Amino acid sequence: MATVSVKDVARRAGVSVGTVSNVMNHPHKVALDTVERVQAAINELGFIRNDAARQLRDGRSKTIGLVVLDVRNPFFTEIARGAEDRAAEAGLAVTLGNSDENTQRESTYLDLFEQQRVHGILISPYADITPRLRALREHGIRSVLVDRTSPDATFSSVSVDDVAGGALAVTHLLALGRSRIAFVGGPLAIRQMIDRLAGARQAMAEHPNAALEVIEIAASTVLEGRRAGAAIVDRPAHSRPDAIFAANDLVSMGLLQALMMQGLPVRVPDDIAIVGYDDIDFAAAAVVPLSSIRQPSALIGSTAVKILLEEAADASIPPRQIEFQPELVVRDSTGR
Amino acid sequence: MATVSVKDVARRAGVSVGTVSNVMNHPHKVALDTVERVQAAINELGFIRNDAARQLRDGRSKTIGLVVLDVRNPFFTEIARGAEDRAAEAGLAVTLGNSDENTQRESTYLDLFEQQRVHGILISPYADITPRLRALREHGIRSVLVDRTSPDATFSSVSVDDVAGGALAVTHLLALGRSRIAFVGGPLAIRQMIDRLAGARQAMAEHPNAALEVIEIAASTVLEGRRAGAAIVDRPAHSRPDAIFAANDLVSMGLLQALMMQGLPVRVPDDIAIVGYDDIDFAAAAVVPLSSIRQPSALIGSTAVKILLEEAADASIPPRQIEFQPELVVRDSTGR
DNA sequence: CCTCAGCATTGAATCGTTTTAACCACCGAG
DNA sequence: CTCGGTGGTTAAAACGATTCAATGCTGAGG
Repeated sequence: MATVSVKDVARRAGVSVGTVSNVMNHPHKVALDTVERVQAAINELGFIRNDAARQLRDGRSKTIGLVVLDVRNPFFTEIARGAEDRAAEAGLAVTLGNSDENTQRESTYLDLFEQQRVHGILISPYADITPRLRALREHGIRSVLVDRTSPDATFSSVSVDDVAGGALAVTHLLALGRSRIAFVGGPLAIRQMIDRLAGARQAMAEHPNAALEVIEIAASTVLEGRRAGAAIVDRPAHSRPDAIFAANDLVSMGLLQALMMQGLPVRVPDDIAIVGYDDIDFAAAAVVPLSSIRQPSALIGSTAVKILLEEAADASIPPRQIEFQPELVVRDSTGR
Repeated sequence: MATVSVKDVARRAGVSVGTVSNVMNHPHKVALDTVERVQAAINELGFIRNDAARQLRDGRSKTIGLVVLDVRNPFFTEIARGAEDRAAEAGLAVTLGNSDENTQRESTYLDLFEQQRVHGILISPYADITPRLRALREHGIRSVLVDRTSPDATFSSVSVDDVAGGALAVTHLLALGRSRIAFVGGPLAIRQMIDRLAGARQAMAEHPNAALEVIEIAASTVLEGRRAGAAIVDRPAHSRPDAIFAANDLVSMGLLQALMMQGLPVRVPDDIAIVGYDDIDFAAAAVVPLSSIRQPSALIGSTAVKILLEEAADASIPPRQIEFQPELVVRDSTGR
């Protein structure tokens, strides 16, 4: 139960606490035999640095806060992995918060991170929290937007061009000769959805005799995708779309399941082709492997951490907007 | 940039720092108008408590550490969600660590949590870390094992009866009239795998004319499942199993994909029936929806936190072993 | 022999919060 | 009029690590 502090180590090694600290943080300043003596004492006593005391001293924690929209979505899990790996290289840990597309929860996490004086914040925002982030920055906490650009460029961001992604998806469907396209996704309040839809519209513009239908759902989850799919199956065959662009792979998997479940009234891709978004691992594992728009998810996470650290090291660096390009991955759901 | 402390608040409100602290922690001890004055000062200055200083004072952090074997597995993500929700009720945060079935990483996270003086640790262990956890307990940090029982009952644990789960799965397959069963999973060093296999063998015991084949894989992931599946497809038809019990749903999805990919040489469930484990969301979303052994994942997480908090509050409570029963969910991959 | 440079080490101050013991003013009971 | 509360407030002492200015020591140069 007795917790050992540097004081105990110092006594045991016959040196002052300052020296013990130096052994741990600036060993080159300490004579070699002293280092050894102190190390020995540390091991014998089983000394463990108290992080709280360290943090208190230098004002900030060795932790990065990450807030994502939905932990159940492997896309975000991958971002977290990428961030974690990059952070670990710099000796930092990542605390993961799940806002679940909920303003309340999102805000609670920001409060928590602020109390923890985190090194910085990575956030995939739901509500418009620019003012809040600005306030945080004034208190010395920097943030980087993830999977989202900063409207007025006041913050750095790492994102993927969702408009291009949407265009890519729909262009592909049109190239297959499809003409009754449906976009399934939502809620349409979220930037990602808006952009992907905009890209879809953009692609449509060049094909005047094709039509785009928008089917908004409450959340982009497997369950909602399944619902939307069931509704489509219920329509008379001639009024069904012949291709669907799903806002993410969770939705496309739900759709796929609904379309194929009830005695195969609909064949994929013959009757309806499907393109999803994110290219999560499970997309390839679906029995009709899903075409998808791939985003470099782990790379997004690691890049965001990289930028954050650079800015933390040199406050004069202006905010940067990094935008990756998405990539179309063709699988059976839209082709051979 | 100026960081406000309780001292600033005290000055502004014309009281002492002790009073400010009392307003936040024991408001009933403070006169009503003083409370209001202090609250006003807090808001005007935008004061945010410094967590590090609090922690330093009372010795432990308001955080629970959670180490899981694989963040990419939705089963663990769900456990994390359950834990997070329950912890939030108690005003605690959860820090998630991903050991990735790697002794090194696992140990690093335990170091980190110890430095952070976390409130307690939840861990789904890979290596045998009982000695380490015992040491932690002597330093005042309690732990609860998750998805794993404590061999000598020195620690509390929350798990699911994997032997029963394995038996459930194989009994089901046998009841369908299958007789050449394969178990696909691994590595067989992990307790969960060992137990599920043991359960499978137990079920086999009553059916002397059925045979169990064990196919060990390096990791229970989608990719490894796909490999194993491809190997099975390559065999001559008569030497293939007629049913597979997959160690988890990641594996079963990989298998499913491999079996159905190459021009449908194998039909599921007609030629080979498949039962998975965990019942992750995606299992139901697969085009041949997967039968699976369901575990109450979120409940596991929340229960573990509950136990941890009870033990932290009253150190005299002896370790408890909580074991949930798994449940068979039948879908198309083993039936109609 | 003295001084100065350079190295190793020390001691004290500091970070921001919580808690405890002491204190004060006031009131009611004796 | 005094004594014992009581409710409200304060000042000071922690908590444990880091840093910085000061100090002691050694040996080289004058």
